[in-house]
Amino acid sequence: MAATIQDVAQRAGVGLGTVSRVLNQSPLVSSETRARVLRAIAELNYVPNSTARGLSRGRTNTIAVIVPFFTRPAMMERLRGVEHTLVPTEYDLIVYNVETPERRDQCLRQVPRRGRVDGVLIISLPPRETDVPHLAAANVPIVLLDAHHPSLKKLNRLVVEDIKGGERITEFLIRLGHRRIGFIGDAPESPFHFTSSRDRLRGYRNTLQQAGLEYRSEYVGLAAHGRIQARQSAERMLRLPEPPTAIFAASDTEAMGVLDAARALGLSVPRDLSVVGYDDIEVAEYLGLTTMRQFLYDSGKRGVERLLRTIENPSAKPTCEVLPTDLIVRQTTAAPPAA
Amino acid sequence: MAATIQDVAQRAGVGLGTVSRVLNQSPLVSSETRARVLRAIAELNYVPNSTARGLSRGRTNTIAVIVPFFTRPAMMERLRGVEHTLVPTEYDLIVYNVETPERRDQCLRQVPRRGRVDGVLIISLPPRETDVPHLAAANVPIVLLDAHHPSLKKLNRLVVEDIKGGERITEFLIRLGHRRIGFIGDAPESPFHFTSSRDRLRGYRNTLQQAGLEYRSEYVGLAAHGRIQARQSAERMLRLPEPPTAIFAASDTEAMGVLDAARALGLSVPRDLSVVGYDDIEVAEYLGLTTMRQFLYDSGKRGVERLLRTIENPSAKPTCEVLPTDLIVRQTTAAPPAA
DNA sequence: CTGTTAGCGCCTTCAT
DNA sequence: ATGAAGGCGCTAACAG
Repeated sequence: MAATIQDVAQRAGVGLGTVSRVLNQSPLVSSETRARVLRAIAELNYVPNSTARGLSRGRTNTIAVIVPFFTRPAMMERLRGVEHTLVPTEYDLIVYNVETPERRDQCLRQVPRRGRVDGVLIISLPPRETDVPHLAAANVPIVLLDAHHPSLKKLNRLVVEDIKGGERITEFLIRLGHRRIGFIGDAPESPFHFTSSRDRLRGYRNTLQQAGLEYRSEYVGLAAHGRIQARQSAERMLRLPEPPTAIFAASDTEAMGVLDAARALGLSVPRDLSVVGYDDIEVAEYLGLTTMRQFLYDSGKRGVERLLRTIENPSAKPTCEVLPTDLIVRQTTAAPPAA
Repeated sequence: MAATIQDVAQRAGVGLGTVSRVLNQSPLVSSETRARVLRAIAELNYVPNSTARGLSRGRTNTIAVIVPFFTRPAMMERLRGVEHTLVPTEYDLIVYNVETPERRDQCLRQVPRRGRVDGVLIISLPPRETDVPHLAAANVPIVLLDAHHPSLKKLNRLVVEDIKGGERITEFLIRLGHRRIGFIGDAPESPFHFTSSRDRLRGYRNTLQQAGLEYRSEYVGLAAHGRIQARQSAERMLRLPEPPTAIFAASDTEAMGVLDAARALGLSVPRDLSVVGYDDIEVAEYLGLTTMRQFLYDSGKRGVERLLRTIENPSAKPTCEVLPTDLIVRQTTAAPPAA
């Protein structure tokens, strides 16, 4: 069996309270006693049991992140930000990956309430009406990253301005001279109610309207999220009698599908077709993809920072931070062909 | 404050032992009492505190995975396998990502001994001599996946046959008719002592020798792991007066760099250059890359399965499983140009 | 079947 | 500065 604090105390010839004090850097121990205790600890190869410590202190030194499809590049980059920020702290990270609606519900309801973690970071999973009471009743801090709900104003939130981002991209393409602009994004039927693709589409529509450009449903391709699906949508769109001269994809992954489609159809980018993505995941720079940078790594980092701060100061009033975005113009966009 | 088992007991008018029995599906509760308890639980919105439960039962229902550079595609796919396998179980997953030697040492030494997790899966991090006593003294099961050490035969291991894999790829290229074969892999100076690239290179050398082909150091490009670095190595190699007609990359990521280099130099693949990768990460199929499939997802899955089995039956004797590989021939390999 | 009690390992007063 | 004792919330063994 592993040594306990008792064993250490005995071996050092002190009370177990003293060992605890040494463990917790209390100044109330003579340096002589401390040395003796430390020696006993070393000799016994003692490591404190963190479960017991957690129970006693009422903290677990663990935080949870609930994230959908954590293998997707954008999620990974956020996770990286989360993980890196946690390394220099005392906190361990439990990852709850969500790929089904059941798992989503279970995580959202139970994780914040099991006393298992000191705080929860929820990424890109908008709480549903029925989750609200559970989240509101949580006894640990919660931070919502890229996920909001009107009745949860009491939670810390980091919001992504997707509508505005969609508008800016569309404006950018119009300014380049494009009039026939396609949009490729996620099907809205997802049971997770992701908002990003939907909101970027809204921005697209807003700007079209403002610019007096017709909204054409054949220029909008919505399918399951993925490079392959995006490629298919794009091929269909590009085979239209009057194809778009630019395509705005709701994510870089989907933009890659569009690039694939262009290549398959022998279209040169950006000469024949302009392509814009969203997120600025790692490969985007490598591919020279024009895209809306989201500072994904930073958003994860800020999310945990906010969480840790709230854990340390639970009474602080909730904040709502708007995450920055930045249009990165690279080599996949240009004026439309002379026609 | 959150409700405790006491509150539930009181509200249901029973002893707390009974509540515990209900919680733990004990059959020794009358269905009537059970119903009353369940109602009290629902009314109080009670969720058991898992720290307390863990302390009492001596298990945490958590497993740890220690993995280097978890954002790399191959690691991600293993992690997916791990995560998916854990979902239907009661176990939560703590991820320890390793990106520095210090972190590596700290994780390898402490994680298995803090009573924080019920088992540890170590991926691709070969223990060093100084880690051995710590791992051997662990009080929880440990599974080594793609990481071995001669003195740790008492641990469960899943091994990847990298040398043989390197041999098979090289044989395959020779059989296609190639005589000038390059190798692109990781620099051996990594402080993590990763073995995969090194062993694949060994396999490459073995086969060259057996085939009576000269080993040419200018045909071996080792650099920091990454697509960009691989691309640079490949460009250098392909600009040689007598360039290789085939390149074997130690990973698919590096193979992608080789493909980039070929495109940049105007070489057609596989007409002018054959390229083989290793791992069969998700994009490999999409790119039509010939590669050595590693069943990454499965390896993660098997790793946890072995771990869970050992947790449930600690006395079972350690196993050593050899993971399968499979050469997947796609569209980046062909006979060399007629010369 | 059910209530009671003794820990699980540690932290934190409270005396001393 | 230090030892002793109570308690964190739960499980499991023990009476009944």
